[in-house]
Amino acid sequence: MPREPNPNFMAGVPELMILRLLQDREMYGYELVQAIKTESADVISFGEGVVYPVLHGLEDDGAVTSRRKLVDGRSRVYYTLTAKGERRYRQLADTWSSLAQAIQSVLKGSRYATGL
Amino acid sequence: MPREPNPNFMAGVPELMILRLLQDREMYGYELVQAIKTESADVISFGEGVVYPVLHGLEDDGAVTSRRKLVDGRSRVYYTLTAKGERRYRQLADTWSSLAQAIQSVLKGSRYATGL
DNA sequence: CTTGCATACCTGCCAGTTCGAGGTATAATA
DNA sequence: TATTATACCTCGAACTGGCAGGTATGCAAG
Repeated sequence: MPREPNPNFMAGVPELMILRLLQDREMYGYELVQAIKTESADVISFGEGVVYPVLHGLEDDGAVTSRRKLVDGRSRVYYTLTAKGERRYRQLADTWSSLAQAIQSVLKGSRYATGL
Repeated sequence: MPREPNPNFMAGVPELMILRLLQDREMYGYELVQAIKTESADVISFGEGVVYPVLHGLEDDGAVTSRRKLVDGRSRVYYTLTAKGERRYRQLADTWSSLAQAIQSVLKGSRYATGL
């Protein structure tokens, strides 16, 4: 039988975090790049080369919608989470949670406990 | 200025788990494949195509040593953690911990809290 | 005024990881 | 004798994420 794959392993974290941030309010790409950096206390930093393609992919899948807005003479593309995107977020969050716990359960017996 | 990279993002989890298991006792490849599956309650499953290359890489780097042992007429290659491997484990565990916490901190405000 | 920096968007290619599929061999079991 | 479980291994595909680069505007400093 074909081996059941891990959920593509730790991949999809950028997507997960972007969906999470869009849950609160509509945001634009450049803003997301900085928000991820800030909210993770500078531990995680996804470049624009990561964020924009994810955004476009999400839009193609109908997980977000976009609209162009002019703010202070600047053109921005704001993204809004759809119901589908909400479901997708839950699914990814579950996967992440499950995975993190599994890793934790293997790590926990360690002599070197990080106490996450 | 050159962007400071994430620790290669979530990569290195197989290595992390293998090092962790070798902390307790010497083990052989096939055993590790099953131990990861079992100890993670079947959530994570790395194929042999993942485990063996990691083991070889660790040996090349001096993080583990190997010795061939005959058990019940079966030839097995047992791997033992070295001091260098121990240090490497701590480093990876720290990275993982830091990363997981950072993700958690972004996720925690969510309406859909998984309560990891 | 023009140089530089921050904002804001985008794409393409490269490098690193993981996965699956395949290959070999022996021992035990049916 | 055939299949399953043990035990080792490697290759190439696929997918990520990362970086470098490219465009354009507004604002501030020189």
